Amino acid sequence: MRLIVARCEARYSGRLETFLPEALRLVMIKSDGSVMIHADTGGYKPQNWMTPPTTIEEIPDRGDEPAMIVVTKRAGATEDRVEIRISEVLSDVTHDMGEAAALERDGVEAHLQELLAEQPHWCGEGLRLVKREWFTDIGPVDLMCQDPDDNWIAVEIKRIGTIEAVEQITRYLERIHLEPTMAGCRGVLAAQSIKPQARTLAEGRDIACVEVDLGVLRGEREPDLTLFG
Amino acid sequence: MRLIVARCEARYSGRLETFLPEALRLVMIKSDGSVMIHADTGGYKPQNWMTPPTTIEEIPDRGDEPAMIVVTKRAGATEDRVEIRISEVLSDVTHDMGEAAALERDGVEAHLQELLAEQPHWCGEGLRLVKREWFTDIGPVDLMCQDPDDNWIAVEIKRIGTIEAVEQITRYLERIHLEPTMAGCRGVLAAQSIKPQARTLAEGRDIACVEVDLGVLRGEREPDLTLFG
DNA sequence: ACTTAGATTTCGCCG
DNA sequence: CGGCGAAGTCTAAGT
Repeated sequence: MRLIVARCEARYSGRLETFLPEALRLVMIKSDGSVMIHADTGGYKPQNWMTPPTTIEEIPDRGDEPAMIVVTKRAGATEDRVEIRISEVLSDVTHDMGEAAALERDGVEAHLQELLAEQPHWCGEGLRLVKREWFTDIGPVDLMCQDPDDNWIAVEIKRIGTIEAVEQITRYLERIHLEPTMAGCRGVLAAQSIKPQARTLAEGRDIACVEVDLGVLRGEREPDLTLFG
Repeated sequence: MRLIVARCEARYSGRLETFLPEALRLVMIKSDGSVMIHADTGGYKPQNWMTPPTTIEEIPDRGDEPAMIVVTKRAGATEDRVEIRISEVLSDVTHDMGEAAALERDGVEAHLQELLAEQPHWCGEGLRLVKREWFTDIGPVDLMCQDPDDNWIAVEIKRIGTIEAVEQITRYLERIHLEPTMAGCRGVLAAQSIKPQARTLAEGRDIACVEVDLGVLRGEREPDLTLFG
């Protein structure tokens, strides 16, 4: 990894055009070809960047100092390009970091889906799982279940239930209802939290909303019974 | 900006839980409180991070070397936390960068909307603009136009036309059609590029699709007439 | 403070 | 390689 602290300006052209006026910034060049230009504020996001695979060309102006770094990438029919014009280098160091281990994650939507597949009753009383990832021609329904009276229930699982999630399950239900044996299939949106507007839209379409708690699903926490107290 | 190249491991807990096994990485701490942990590969995205406003606590183990950096942030009811355990410091430098100028952008969706508002005929032959940001009770339609026969045309503008864009204009049209004088209002999706599936969905709903070119809208480029050649 | 919508979204999976 | 959906999305703007 190469870290250059320099006074520079930058131009990007590709999906749009941007210009970054001259200032002191960090230019980070990773060994995989990633290039990022960070200011000292603005958190998280670089002001300019290019993701691999890139071609990096360094054009010295005089001596051994870089005067310009040009990063390019073929992007379909067009070319993405970042030109970094460097007027003053305060620091330019390279570190060999070797391989870094990957991030281990816990608590994403996939986990929610696994837990609800094991305990579908949280999505509706007496529900039993028929199939995970039930395929329609426009994509898979997360859980397909049946209730004690053998009625079909399609469950869409999200970490956060938004209007988009309601639109998604609505599209699935449209397709499912074309199948005569499943014309009565109803929908459930299950999420850790459901936005008020999404809930309103869902209920207007007769789609049930269920908020589920990861801790409860894992048996680490008691269900909140205060509503019935 | 402080740049620490160190062998470290990191744990995040907040919206989910993650663990980053020990490896050589760059820890970047910006003056606004942003903290990022970058590996030498993986482009753009840090393996762990925290955006401002943060509280940063440095816990030395022995001497002046940092043994642990704890970054916390209040996030609603809960707390976000990143713990960086540092076993070896290869480099630890701080640069005063002052203020960096902001990025100037050109070619985002807003520009497309301005240009099409000035030249609505690109959205359909003979169209004239009646109102930008025509409000419905579920949000604003980008352009409301009329054709030479005074038929209403609602235009949704996107940089990239996706299925979601078609869903959006469909929702608007549902609302607009409730108004008796506009029951015949038709929809147009205008975008720099339109995904094939979005086009299919749109045409099935009688929503027209128009691909527009920024250069042409600005008069910098000739319209592509090869289709008619 | 909260919500909504755009983003050079990025990223990963699956066809 | 393109398409689609998730993301600790992030970020800026509006209310």
